[in-house]
Parts: sequence; C-alpha cells; structure tokens
Amino acid sequence: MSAQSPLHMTEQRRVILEELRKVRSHPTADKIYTRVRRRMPRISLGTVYRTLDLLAAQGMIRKIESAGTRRRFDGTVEPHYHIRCLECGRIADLPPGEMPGLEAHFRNQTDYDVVGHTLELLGTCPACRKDRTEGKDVGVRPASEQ
Amino acid sequence: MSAQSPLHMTEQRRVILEELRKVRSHPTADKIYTRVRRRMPRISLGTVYRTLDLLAAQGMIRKIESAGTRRRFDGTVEPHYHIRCLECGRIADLPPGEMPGLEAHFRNQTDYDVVGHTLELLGTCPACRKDRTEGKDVGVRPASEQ
DNA sequence: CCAATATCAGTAATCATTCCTATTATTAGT
DNA sequence: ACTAATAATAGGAATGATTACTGATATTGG
Repeated sequence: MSAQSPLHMTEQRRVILEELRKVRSHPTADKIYTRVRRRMPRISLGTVYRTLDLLAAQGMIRKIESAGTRRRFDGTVEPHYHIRCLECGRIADLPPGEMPGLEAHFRNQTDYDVVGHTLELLGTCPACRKDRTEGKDVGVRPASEQ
Repeated sequence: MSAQSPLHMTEQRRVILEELRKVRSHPTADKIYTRVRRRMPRISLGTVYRTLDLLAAQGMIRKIESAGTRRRFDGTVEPHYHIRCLECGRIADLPPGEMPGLEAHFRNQTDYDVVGHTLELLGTCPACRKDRTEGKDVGVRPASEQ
C-alpha cells in the first residue's frame, strides 16, 4: 500500500516535486499549481492533483491532514480522542482524558504559543481484523462506514 | 469564541441534538439529515448544517477533524508533526521525531489494533501574536495563508 | 517503424458545504 | 390578544475543492 513500482519521471512530475520541495510551507494543490505554471504554463490542475497523489503513494512526498475531508460530529462533549479504522473509516471513542505531558513536550520545540492539539489514533477495527483473518479481500473501501 | 447567548431551542434543533446524542457513531451531516428526516420529513439539509455549527459553537456538541478541509502537501518525508496557527492557518514543522510512548499509552484502551496516529499541535504563530499585542483586530481570517 | 500503453491538457462532473430568498414562526411591546 | 420586529426555516442555487472523463500526445517494447 505504500512504495510502488519505480515511477516514470516525466517533466511534469519532476517539476511538481521540485516546486514542492523548494518551499518550507505546506501548500495546497492549487498553490502548487500556481507555482508550477510559472515554469510550465500549459500544465493542468488535474495533472497536479494526479501527480501529488502518485508521489504520495510512492512515499516521495506526504499528504497532511490525512483524515477524510468530510466533517463529522460527536454528541459527547467531554474531551476524548478518537481512533479511526484505516480500512472501513469507522471512528470509535477512546476513554476520556488527555495524553499527559503532551503539549508540555512540544512547548520548547516551537515559536508558536501552544494552546491545544488534535490527536487521532489509527488502526484496524475488530470487524476488519476479523475479515482479514478469514481471508476476505476487503481491499480499501474508503471511509463510507456506519 | 465558545459558549454564546442561550440558544432558542426550536423543534428542529432539539431533534437534531437528540438524534446525534442517540448514536455512538460519529456521523456526517448528511447521515444526521437522513436520521432526522425520519421524524421531520420537511427539514432541509441547510438547517442541519446550520444547527450543527450552532450547537458546536455553544459547546453542546463537538465537531471532529476540526482542521481545515483543504488538503496540504509536504515535501519532507521524514516523520514529523505540524503546528497550525488557529488565527491565520499557517502550518509549521516541528522537529522530526515521535512523541515517545504515545501509541503504547493507548494500546490497552481500545479494541482496535493501533498502527499509527496523527497529531497536530494548535497555537498562535509569532506573526499573529505580534499583531495581537499591537492591538490589530485580526478577527478570525480562515485558513488562507502563505 | 509500429502497436500497445501511459500520460497529458482541458473540461465536465461530483460531492460537501455554504449562501440566498421568500415564507413561516416567535418574541416583545402595547 | 394584536401587531411590528426579529429569528429561523425550507428549498434551491451557488461555491469550492477534488475527481473523472476524453481525445490528443508522448513513450516504450517488440
């Protein structure tokens, strides 16, 4: 599911990779599109999206905010973390309470004022683990769930 | 920025809140819409979205995956966390390395197999802190940045 | 050199979410 | 209660990000 067959380095892919590696920021696809177009005015936005996904699948770059883009809501207000199943997208609650010492651990590693954090555990839910031991080829059904 | 004036509890708001609190899952807006429609067939999806935002602003429910929805990319593959400025959306890297003991801390708190995690620190970046001490009313410009 | 395959540009389609508007409900003041 | 002012709603249109499609162009293997 990660490093694939060695990727054919076309001009477009090389330039996209170069432009992303050139910046210290964490640009969105259309920001990258804007930059790349300065060097390749005819490139299409679709190529940028396709290439970024490809490079990320190769492990050559990283997507951040890897969680699904659909917003979810939680009727429980008491602070607690979640764990998400990477196979079926199901989200479960963890017991209430914060990871002790977490924010303190980072306070002297950044020039930001730290005021909070988001933490999500990733894993395999009992149902998907069971499917797997039974040899069901579940593939990767995207986060539809529930 | 959190608890506001006491909310007028209309029928729609009450039913949306009830339906969300009734489930242990973490539904998307349209899942809630489907459920609520069983009791109020004429409710509109817009009302569901508006109400969920409202309830979250009151602190009566929680939005999860609170990060901005636009996908961002990172040219650095070495594992590292990010910190996001809540005011301007800017994302900065933290030094490479994982929070020690984090996944181990949760292994016995869930029936999922834990295989990873995402952690994002939240805070105020130096530029926004400076704006604030200078009394500039920056409001909350959404994650446009860079 | 040619056929099979991959990649691309350009554009249309999709999906979640937000915005808009006319209508309906609620509140406050008399 | 009656009415004007205000708030909330339904329904649908608009937006913005992302993905899918299509015909053209490039690349590779034989």
